Amino acid sequence: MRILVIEDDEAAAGYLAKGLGESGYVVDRAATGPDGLAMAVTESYDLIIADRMLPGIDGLLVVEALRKKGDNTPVLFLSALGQVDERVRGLKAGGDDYLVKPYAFAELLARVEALIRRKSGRAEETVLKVADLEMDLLARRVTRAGTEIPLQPREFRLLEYLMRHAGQVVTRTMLLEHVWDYHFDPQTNVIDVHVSRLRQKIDKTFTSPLLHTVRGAGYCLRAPE
Amino acid sequence: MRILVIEDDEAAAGYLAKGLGESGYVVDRAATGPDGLAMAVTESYDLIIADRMLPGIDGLLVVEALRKKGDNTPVLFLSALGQVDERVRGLKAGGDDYLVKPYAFAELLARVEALIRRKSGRAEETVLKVADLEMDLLARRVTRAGTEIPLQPREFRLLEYLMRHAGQVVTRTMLLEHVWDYHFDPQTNVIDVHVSRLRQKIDKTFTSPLLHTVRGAGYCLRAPE
DNA sequence: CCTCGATCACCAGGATGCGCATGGGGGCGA
DNA sequence: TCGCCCCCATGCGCATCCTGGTGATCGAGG
Repeated sequence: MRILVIEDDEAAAGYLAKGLGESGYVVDRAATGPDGLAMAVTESYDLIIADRMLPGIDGLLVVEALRKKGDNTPVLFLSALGQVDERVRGLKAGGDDYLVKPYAFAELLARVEALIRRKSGRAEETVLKVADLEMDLLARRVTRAGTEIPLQPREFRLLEYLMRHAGQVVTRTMLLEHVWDYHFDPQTNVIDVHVSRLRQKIDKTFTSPLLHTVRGAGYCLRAPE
Repeated sequence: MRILVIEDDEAAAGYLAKGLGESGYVVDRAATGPDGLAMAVTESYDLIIADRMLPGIDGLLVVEALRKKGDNTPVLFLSALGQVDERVRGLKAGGDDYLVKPYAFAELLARVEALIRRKSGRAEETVLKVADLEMDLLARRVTRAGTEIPLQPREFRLLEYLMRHAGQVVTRTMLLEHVWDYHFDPQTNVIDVHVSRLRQKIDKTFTSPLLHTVRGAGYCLRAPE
């Protein structure tokens, strides 16, 4: 999988190249709009990541030129908060996406993978759902009955794992393996604490609890009958 | 379990249908790619077996079209093309497995079962059943005649062991070994107590008892005649 | 048929251990 | 440096499990 990064800021470009490289992508870099456009048309990329603000040119123009040539490579825009206008928003429908700086790298990676998968015709599961509890993996948002619930990163991972195994009992060992990446018993009550906190957020203010403890076994996220 | 076979060769398709039918699957057949695609989208199958070489169309295209519609039914490709890159192309296009002709039917059956198991939530051997009593090992839920029965951890282990040995007489020593992990005689009536409790829960409110005591030998969980 | 011994079922009290909540400290990024 | 998030430790409450005792049931032999 090849990715073209068009970004004038050396540090930002390096950061991207390093992170994406570690995730198994081959990354080419261009520092200016014209350079990027030239590389995009001569080489074949699976994805282009472009800054909005490039020396002397708007990143949007690069993409417009590309599209005129019949190139449909998906583009992910990076832009500062003030630069997000309607034109950029609209691109989302056309197979492209945008991300506001500053961003968490994990989120960028999620979107990159989503775009590449979408392009290659794969259906993407981006929203998990259990009863009235919903999790948007791309936006990293969780809502219950329509109201948003802010979660910490670890809480998010925990809930994601529980939702992916909804209806099943999830043991502590499973959680340690997949949420904490521990492959041993930490001999503490880390899990209890986070489950407790998560419960406060997703169950406390609602009538029917979704997160049940199965004594002697683990936990189970289940929709009420 | 329903399987769709997309295969133009009449003999090969018949061979598949016969073999799979004997293994308990319901098999539908399509002779061309378009036919197969139409059947796949209108009906719901647990697995699709597709030939790579179809009249006028590559089986790959059928799968790609299916995936674009958001259909994730697992697909097993059959092909005379044994090259590695062909295999990779098949898997990339959204196929889930690849089998090269000629093949042993036992191998095909093994792969079919693996794919179906994978799709159905990795639920392999998770439900034990004796008469109208059911135990879901993943969800840790027990139901009799549809109504849920809450069990304590030890009661759960006890019932699980009994259900795994349904119809056999289970001695006290066996229970101590496998349910309590005792390798000696505790000289108490722990077992009696728990069997009693379990009986209350699974037999008390029902007409025909399932858990019988075999005097001088042990216990036996058995469905009524 | 009756008696007696052995086995089994059930009940209730008590101790253990599990799970939950809260507050404080340490590490990491801003 | 500051703030945030994560982890750890303590104490509490309660469910769960075991223990001992008593009554019921079964089987065999007189």
